[in-house]
Amino acid sequence: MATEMHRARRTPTPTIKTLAEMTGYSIATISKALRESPVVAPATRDIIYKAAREVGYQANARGMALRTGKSFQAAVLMPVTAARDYEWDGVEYTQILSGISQALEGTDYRMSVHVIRDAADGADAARRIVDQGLADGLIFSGILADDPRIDLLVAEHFPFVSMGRCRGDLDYAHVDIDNEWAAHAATARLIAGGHRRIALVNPERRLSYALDRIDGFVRAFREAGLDAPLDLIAEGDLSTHFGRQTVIDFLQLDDAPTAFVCINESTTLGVLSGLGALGRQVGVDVDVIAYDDINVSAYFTPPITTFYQPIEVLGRTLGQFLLRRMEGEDPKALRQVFRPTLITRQPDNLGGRLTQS
Amino acid sequence: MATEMHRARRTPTPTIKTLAEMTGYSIATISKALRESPVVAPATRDIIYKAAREVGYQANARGMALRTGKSFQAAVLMPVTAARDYEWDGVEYTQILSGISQALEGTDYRMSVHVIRDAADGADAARRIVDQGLADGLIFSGILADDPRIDLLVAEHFPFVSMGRCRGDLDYAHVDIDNEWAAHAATARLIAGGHRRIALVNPERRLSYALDRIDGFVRAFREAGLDAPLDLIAEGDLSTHFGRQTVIDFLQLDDAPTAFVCINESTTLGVLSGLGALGRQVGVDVDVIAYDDINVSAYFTPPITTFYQPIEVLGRTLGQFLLRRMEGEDPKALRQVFRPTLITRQPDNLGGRLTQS
DNA sequence: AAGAGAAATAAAAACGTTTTTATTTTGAAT
DNA sequence: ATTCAAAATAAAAACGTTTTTATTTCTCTT
Repeated sequence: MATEMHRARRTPTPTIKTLAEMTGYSIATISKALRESPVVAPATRDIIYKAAREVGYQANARGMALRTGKSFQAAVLMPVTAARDYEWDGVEYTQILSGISQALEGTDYRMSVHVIRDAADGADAARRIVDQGLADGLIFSGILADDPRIDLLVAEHFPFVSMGRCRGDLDYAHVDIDNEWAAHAATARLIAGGHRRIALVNPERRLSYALDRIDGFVRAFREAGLDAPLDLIAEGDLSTHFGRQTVIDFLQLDDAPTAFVCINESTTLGVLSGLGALGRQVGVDVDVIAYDDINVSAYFTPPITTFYQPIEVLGRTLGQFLLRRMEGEDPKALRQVFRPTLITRQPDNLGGRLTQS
Repeated sequence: MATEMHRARRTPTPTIKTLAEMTGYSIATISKALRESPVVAPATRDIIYKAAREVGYQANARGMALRTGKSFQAAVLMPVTAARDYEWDGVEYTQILSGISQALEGTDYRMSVHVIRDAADGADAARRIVDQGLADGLIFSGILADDPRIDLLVAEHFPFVSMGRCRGDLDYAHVDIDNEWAAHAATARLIAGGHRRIALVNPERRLSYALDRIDGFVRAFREAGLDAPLDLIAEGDLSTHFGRQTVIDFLQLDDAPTAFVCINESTTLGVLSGLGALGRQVGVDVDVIAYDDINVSAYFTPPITTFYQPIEVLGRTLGQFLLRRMEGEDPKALRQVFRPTLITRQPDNLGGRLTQS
C-alpha cells in the first residue's frame, strides 16, 4: 500500500530539460532565461517562466553546485564547550542561528552548523570548510585576541563575518558589541554608587572581548582617579559553575568585593547562586550588574540590572553581512558595533547604605 | 601581496582524474577502488590509496551529490518561537545540535539546520526538504499529538528520527523522554509530601508530550484515590514569562496550589520569579519540582528538585539513529525512551509543615 | 595450444546545471 | 533584393562523480 503510493509518485521532478521539451527551447536558453540573462528575448523569458511555474520547477541545487563550484551553504561555527555535567552553556546560540537564518530566508543559501569544541577545533573546521569548499561563506564567534581563523580566511579571500573583532587589523566584515563601552558603563555606575571593590567576572584573557572588557573596567576606575582592583578580575569558562565559584572564592577575601560585574547570563545565575548559598542578599549586601543576551535577568530574584542587547539582531546582521560579502562587497563597509542598552532594575548602591556612610 | 598568495595557490585540488593520471588507471577504477568495491584487485587498490593519500585527495561532495542524488546533509528542524522581547527560549537546542553533530562526526554527513517558527512552518520545511532533496534524513522535535510531518515522511519513505512520539502508530524511529512516567513521579512525590492542590505548568495540549504529562499527572492522583485538579493545569508557550504569569494567576485563586510541577527550566525560572515577586518562599510556602534538560536548576535559589535528563545524550542518539535509518535499517529497531533521574534538592513538603498538620 | 570463463580494467554515459562557442534569425542599410 | 551586423537561440563542453557496459588480460582446462 505504502509501496504503491511510492511507486505512483508523480512524474520525476522537472529539470531544465523538462522545460526545454515543454517550450521547445534549448536547455541553454532555459538556463539563461531563468538566470535573467539579458541575452534572451523578454517574450521567450516570459514563456519559460510560465512553464516553470506550471510544473513547479525548482533548480536542482546539486547540479548548480557542481557546475558553479558553489555549495550554497553558509557555514556557522557553533562553539560547545565540552561541558562537564552538560552545563548550561551557549544558550544564546539558538538566537544567533535564528537571526542568521532569518537573513538567509528567501535566498538560495542554506545554513550548515559546524559544532566546535575549542579554538583549535574551530581553526580546523575553518580550514576544512575552505579547502573542501564545504560552504561559500562562514560566520563564527569567540574571536581570540589574535585569531588564526581570521588570518586564514583573509589570506584565502574566503567570505566571512566574525562576531567579535581581533585586536589588530580590522579589514574584515564583523559585527560586535561594544564591550569596552559596556564594561566601562557598568563599572562606572557601580563606582558612582560608592563601590570601590568591584569584581569583574570575565572570560579567558585570550578572547578578544575579554581584553576589551578589562580595558573598560580599568578606564572606569582611572577616570574616577582610582586604581582598578586587578585582583578581582576572575577569568574562566563563563559557565554557571564558574560564576558561583568566583563568588565563593572572592567573598572569603579580607577585602571582599561589594559588587560584581557579570559577563553573561550564565555566570550571572552562578553568581546569584553563590550569593544565595552564602546568605548574601543582592541589593542589600552586594550589588550585581550583568550583561544579558537573552533577556533572562528580569526573572532572577531579585531582577538584575543589565546591559541588554537582543542577540537575534546580531545574528540577523551577521547573516545580512555574509550575504553581501559573498556577493563580493568590500568588507570594509560591513561592520557594525552595537551598544547594549542599560535596563536598570536596582539602585546599585547596596540598598542606599553605601552613599550614606 | 595577498593577491599574490592567492594566485600562487597550490595546484588545483585533486580529483579522481588526477589520481587516474598519476596511477595510469582509468577514473572508473579509481572510483571503485576508493569505494572499496570488491571488483578491483587488492594490489591496485593499494596503489590508488597511496596516491590518494599522497596528494591529499578528498572526494568532491558536489560531484558525488549530483551523481548519487544524495545530498549528504542531515537536516534538523530547530524551533524558534517568535519570542516577544527575544525571550529565553529553546536554550536546550544547542545541546541537541551538539549531540547530533557528535554522532555525525567521522561520517560524510553534514548537519544543516532549518529554523522553523511554528508547526505549519515545520510542515512546510519538511515538505521542501523531501521534495527538493535538500537532505537525506531529517530530525525534528515538538511532535504534535497527530503530526503531519510524520505522516508525510512515512508516506514518502524518507528517513527521519523524531524527538518525541505521536500518540498513534509508532512505526518510525524515535527518541523520547518518558513524560508520562516523569509527570507521574513528580506528582506522586508531591502527593506523598501531603500536597493536594498541585499545579502542572504544561505546554499546549496539541503537543504530544503535553498529553503524556497530563496522563501521568492524572494517574498519580488516581492512584492516591484522589481527583486530579484539572483546573490547575496551565497551558502555554513554555516561556519564562508564561511560568511567571501562571504563578501570579494561580496564587490568587481561593484554593491556590501549594505546589508546582514545571515542565522545563525556562518555565521553572518564571515560576520562581513569580513566587519571589509575591514574597512566597520555595520550600516554605510552596514546593516546586521541575524537569530539567540542561542542569540549571541546581543554581536556582533555592536549588530545585528536578527530573534531569542530559539532553545532549538524546541528541547523540537521534544522530546515531538517523545514520542507521539512512543506511536503510528498519525503523522499528530504532526507538529509545529515556527516563530522567530524580535529583532531590528539597523535601517537597513545605518545610515539614504539611505532614505535621 | 586453443578456447572458455573469470577477473580486472577501461570506456562511455549519466546526473542537472552553466558557460562558451556556434549557428540561425532578424532588421536595417545599401 | 542583398549584405552585414546584431540579436536570439542552439549545440557542445564542462564540473566530478558513479554506474553500466564493453574490452582486455589472466588462468585454467582440454
